[in-house]
Amino acid sequence: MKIASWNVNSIKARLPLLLDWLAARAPDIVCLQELKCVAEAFPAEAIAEAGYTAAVLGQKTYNGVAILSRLPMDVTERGLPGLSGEGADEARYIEVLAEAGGGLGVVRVGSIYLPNGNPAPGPKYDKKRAFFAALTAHARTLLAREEVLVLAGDYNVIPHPRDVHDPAAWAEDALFLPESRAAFAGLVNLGFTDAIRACHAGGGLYTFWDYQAGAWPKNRGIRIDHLLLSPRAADRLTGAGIDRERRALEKASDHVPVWCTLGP
DNA sequence: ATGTCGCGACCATCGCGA
Repeated sequence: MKIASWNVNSIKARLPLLLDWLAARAPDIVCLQELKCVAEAFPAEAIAEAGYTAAVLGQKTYNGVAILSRLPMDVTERGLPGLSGEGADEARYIEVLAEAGGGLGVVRVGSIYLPNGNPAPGPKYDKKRAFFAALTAHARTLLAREEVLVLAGDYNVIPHPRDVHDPAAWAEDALFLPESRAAFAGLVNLGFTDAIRACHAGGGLYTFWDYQAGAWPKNRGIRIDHLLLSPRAADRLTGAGIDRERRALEKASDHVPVWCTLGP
């Protein structure tokens, strides 16, 4: 089965490209981020016609996450458990249990839109820090269940210098600060596998290119969209990739889809 | 050197977030 994640930067603006991509790449489960719309306005009918049911946590103008599935699923969380204070009401986490069948059984999937955190330091970075703390605690709880688990989304963290075109240019950015990278590493080190890294070595693997300053034509990208696999999911990992060609299309999102495949 | 997009709002340019 194929599990993907895509920050679409407005579901309404991206619907034609989303439907085109679903038909072309046929993922079984898709984590979406930055819907920028309320649940009532989510284009559930068009997505149903493509063969997917949708679990949606919406928000007006900002944020918004969803999980699309061709398999039966139940929502297990709307919002990140344990998150309180500033930003706790933002739509940044939704989680489901999906029935994969075959040799895979039940799969738990979380769709994550982690706060950007800029400018750092400041209240926005504090929000990123708090989200990481709650996510790490929740992930620890989930790992104890020993399920096939995939936590996928826009983590807004560049894990390593090889994941950015120009590390020096990003040195002061909240996405690449040592504290941000340490928080991401701390989460991964609970026992997760970074699916893209497990399948591909080397640098130049990017998932985001800014709309500004010709970032795409100059290939000034960063890798911030990640699929984190529990040990039982990692045991089944058969492939992973980045649908980079989607960045070249008219009306493209600034992020491209990332995906992994799990065998039976 | 510069270069963007999407949303929503005092409705048509601007502030915000990214």
